Amino acid sequence: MWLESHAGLGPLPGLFPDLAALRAAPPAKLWPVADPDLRWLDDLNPAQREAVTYGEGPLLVVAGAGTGKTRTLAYRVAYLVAQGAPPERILLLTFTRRAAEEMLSRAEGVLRRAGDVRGRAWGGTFHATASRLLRLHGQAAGLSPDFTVLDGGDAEDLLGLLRHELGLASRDRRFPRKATCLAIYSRAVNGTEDLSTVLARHFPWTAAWEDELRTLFRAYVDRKKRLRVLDFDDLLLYWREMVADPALARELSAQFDHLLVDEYQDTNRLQAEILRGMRIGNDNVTVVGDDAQSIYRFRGATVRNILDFPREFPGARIVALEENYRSTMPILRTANALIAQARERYTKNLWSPRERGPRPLLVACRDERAQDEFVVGEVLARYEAGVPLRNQAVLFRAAHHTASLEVELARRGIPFRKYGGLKFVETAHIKDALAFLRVAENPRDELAWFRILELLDGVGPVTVSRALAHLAQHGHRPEAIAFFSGPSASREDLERLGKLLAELRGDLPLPAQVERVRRFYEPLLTALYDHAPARLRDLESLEVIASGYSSRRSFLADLQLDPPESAADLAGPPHLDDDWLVLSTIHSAKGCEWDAVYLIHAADGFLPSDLATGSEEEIEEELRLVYVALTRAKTYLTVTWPLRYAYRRWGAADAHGYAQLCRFFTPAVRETMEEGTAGGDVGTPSEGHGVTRFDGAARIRARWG
DNA sequence: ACTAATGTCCTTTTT
DNA sequence: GGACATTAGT
Repeated sequence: MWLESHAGLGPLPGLFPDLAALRAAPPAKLWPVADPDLRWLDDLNPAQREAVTYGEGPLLVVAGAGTGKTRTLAYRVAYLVAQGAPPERILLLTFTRRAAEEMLSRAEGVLRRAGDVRGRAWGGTFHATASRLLRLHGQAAGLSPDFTVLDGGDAEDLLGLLRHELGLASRDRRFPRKATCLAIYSRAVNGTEDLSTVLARHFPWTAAWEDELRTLFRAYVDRKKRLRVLDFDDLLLYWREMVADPALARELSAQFDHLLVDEYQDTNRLQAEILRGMRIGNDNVTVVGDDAQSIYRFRGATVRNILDFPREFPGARIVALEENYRSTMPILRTANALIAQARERYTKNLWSPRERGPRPLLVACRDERAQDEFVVGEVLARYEAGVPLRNQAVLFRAAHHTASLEVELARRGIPFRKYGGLKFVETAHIKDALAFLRVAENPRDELAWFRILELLDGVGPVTVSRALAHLAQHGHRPEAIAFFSGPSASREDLERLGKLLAELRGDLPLPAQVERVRRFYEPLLTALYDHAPARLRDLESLEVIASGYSSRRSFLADLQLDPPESAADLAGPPHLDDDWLVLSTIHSAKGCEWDAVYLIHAADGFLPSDLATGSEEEIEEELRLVYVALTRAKTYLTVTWPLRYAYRRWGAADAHGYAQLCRFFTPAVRETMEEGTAGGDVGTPSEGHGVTRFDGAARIRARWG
């Protein structure tokens, strides 16, 4: 399970069949829809129907943006069930649990319409599914079933702890930060690359620390084992270890008749290996993906998985979905022109029966403030023209790109919800509250102990270490914390904590457990954090969420692996009939669609991010990212970029520089768009071609009133 | 032993 | 503006 074990594998050797050539294979015969129970198949176009009704064996669906991929997968699940496959023997792997929910409920809807009511298929992310399978079968792989899962923050904290313990923190040259350490580790594990390759290719500035990093990672692996915790990567690693065992692989494979994988272009090598191992005995795998939308290379994803699929699963049928039902032709023309710059590409241009519609708008804004005002003006104009806020989305490369926009939205009283960036469970107070439950669940979870104990007066790292030793001496019974002799200021709290943990370990229903935690934690929270009322409300929401669960274990697993997207307190004031504007990172916008999309900060340095322009491959990924952003729009697409931006770095107060339009908007792309400026005289000598001026909001009304 | 204050370097995307 | 190491103060 250690890094060296997957060293030196490199990309798989061999010749890969060209996808385009494979696609030209003779079409499979369509199943006739004579059966009245299958009338619903008429909802589908020929390519979709071919994918849906494909029989046994491997199937690769290459589905361009907006071509009805979700619907196809949902119908396929419904079809398989209608053909007699027991739902609980179908496994649907998606990128988020929400995507799985969406598809499974749509499949259920289809079946219900046909009068077929049966159980639900298995569905979820690779990670969530791993967690479930490891609870069921992990003991065979030497895993204790009471393991807890570390989220990214916990994993970083553990690395930070070890980084300190190993004395790597104070050296003359600065050692990589804990977040960087985790990124390196994760990259090595997910890409199944060895450490020196990862360092050289993706983190060259840390290459001098290779030996120390290796020591750190070794300690990290050991410690996780001792604490009975798994990080996100371990979930996949242990799953892979399970299927590497022939007997276990057979057992796991036999549990499912069909496997379906969504967003296959964003899976990594590890996930491909797992998929292969889960299909011993039969080859019933459907994968759906679009190489033009691969945007998770940084997480080790490779398009190679799609390309290699026919080789991994010989005899695979390939079906391409090319008709777009989402966007108008003018939007697709821009998207097609943009993605035409990609070096490697297998999907064709998209076309849509929706011929008519406004051309996408490219707007040069005077500065960030003008951009904010322009976007808000457009959003409101469209809102008044009848497009609800929730059918409009502002997309951006990095979470912090919306800082000033959020202020403007709050000032104007426009409710919004932000996706990507900090999540509900990542806020300090929710993490604190969950730490109590984690300790009750897995008393060896030192990270949870650190969180809890450091809340107490007079307790710091040194005291926590003593407390942990004390606990170990008492058989890791968490209630033993009551008679740990800590600093006098914490005496009383320690006793109360011991009582609380004893209660949690009893047979209290989960919502009551959360309520006890809340009562213990409230005074600490109020003393320690600002915005206490908002945080207390979050704790109440946590109690509500808990009421949907019967077991603490599944509650914790779900919250760690698929947390609610956005914190309620990050949203604006909840009025306007529960309508809100969507702000989302492009990554989080994957799979979504909106009537109106605004892509902001389309300037080099922001998009592509200047941190992602180091190599050809990275730049290609940024191009695909822009492609994903553009293809989210159904009817209205607006791209903005600020010409002038203030330096955020420390230093001169009002220093500013001039931005350049995102490099992917070449003349060929701009030809498909309409251009304008916002915010008065922008004074750009270099970007002057074809720029016309207009007042954004008024113009919007005139165009689409 | 812990907390607050100060100085220095880096600043993405997510399960 | 945040993360993190170091230093000074309680």
